[in-house]
Amino acid sequence: MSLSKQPIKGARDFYPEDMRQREYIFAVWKEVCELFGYEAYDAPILEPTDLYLTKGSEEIINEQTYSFKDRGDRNLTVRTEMTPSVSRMVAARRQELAYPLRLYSIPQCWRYERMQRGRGREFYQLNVDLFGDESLNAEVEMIEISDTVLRKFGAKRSMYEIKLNSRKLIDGFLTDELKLDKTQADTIRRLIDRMHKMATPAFTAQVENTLSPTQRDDGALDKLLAFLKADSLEHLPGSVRSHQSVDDLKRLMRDLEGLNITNAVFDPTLMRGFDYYTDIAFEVFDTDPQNNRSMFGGGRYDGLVGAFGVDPIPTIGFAMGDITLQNFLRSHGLAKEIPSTTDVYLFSVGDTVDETMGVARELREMGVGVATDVTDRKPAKKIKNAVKMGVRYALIVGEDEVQNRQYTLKNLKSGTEGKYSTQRIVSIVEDYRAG
RNA sequence: GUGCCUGUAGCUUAGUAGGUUAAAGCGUCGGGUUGUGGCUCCGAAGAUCGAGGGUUCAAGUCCCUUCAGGCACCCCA
Repeated sequence: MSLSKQPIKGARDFYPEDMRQREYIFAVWKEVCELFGYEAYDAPILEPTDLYLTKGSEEIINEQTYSFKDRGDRNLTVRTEMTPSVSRMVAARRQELAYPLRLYSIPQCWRYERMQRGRGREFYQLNVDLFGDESLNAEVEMIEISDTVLRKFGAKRSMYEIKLNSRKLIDGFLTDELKLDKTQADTIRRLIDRMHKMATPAFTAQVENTLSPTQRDDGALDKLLAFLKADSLEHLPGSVRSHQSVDDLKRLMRDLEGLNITNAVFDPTLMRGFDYYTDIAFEVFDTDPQNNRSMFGGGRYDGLVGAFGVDPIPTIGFAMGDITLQNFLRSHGLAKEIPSTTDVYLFSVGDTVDETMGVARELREMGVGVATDVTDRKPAKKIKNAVKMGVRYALIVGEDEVQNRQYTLKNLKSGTEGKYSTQRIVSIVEDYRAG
């Protein structure tokens, strides 16, 4: 029995061409975050299991994480997300950090899930968090960053839609208006989350089931349906239209419009897992009918830092996974060929091995990335190889070149070639890199 | 975790009602062209038919199990 050549279930190998895609995505993420003044941080990939238990949901820990006991008998869990870790870090230095605090990270996370398209067990995720700004400006900033990232990848605003909702609004409606208790509210919220997947009668039946007779007589179902039907803030029932959250959402949308972010819509059915979200949440959807799914989202979670026993800090953040993003880019034809990181494929022709290596060293000293090929293979093969690797230039060192110290540089994209000194080659490569 | 579908060379697939040496294209490698790729011609390598077990004189083809992938559910932190 030979060893398996496959990576473990749900995990990916990154060969150079995959790695280039990944590096490209990370580079865009990093660039945008840094444009907005966010700074990079990192945390261990292993955390105490307790860190994830604080949010409740024991089944998630048991069934959907990689958890184990280490040799010191500690219960550890491979991180499934970054938010608990960054909250822990901020809580630990609560007093000394400078606020508003802007942090980003691109961690690899692991979730023990059943495989499906766009959902593996291992993924990278951009995490962007803003601590210490309770104003709506923070919401605007989060969404503006999300929008900027997508547009840096070449996306048009028609390719995605930003759905907005407020947990405060929903909760206020469910408890004040419908008079539901907490358990009922949780159940209803979960139902709303799934309502697009259910037939309407099934949905209403289950809602009715949750309601008490008094609530039913009170017309709670109809009120709920009227609420959920609202496709804009103006269409909300009059009774909730004066809620503070409605004003917040209105202002948020007005601000976004001011930034030309016109693809943001209010959606009262948007729920987003919702365990630690406390107020406004948003989620970005792919508008392509082939891939019409949620790509990523975020929201305000003011309670998490305080869970570590320090004074709470208002916090908002979002996270974007690399797999869903790649699906989005592909479905809209935005995926790019990324050229090799090697500038020059340098090869010998004839008995010029020493000279070839010498030229390579000379170029490297001047900052050019050089891969050498001094095998006996035919020049045709060497060029083919360079093309396959995605290298832009082939550089040929044969007898003639050695004599004149002028080497044949071939642009593999255009097919043109000429003989140049190493100095000249460096500047040609630099020009190409510059764009 | 539940249900359904899929699994043949690196890739895409063909394989007759189960019958001897499993086929093709692309790709790979070599050669025509010993200093030049994306064209063309010739040739070669490459598959214990995902794996394990069973039925049968005989299984890629039927049955069971298992692994992997896809879809729906669950979940989506």
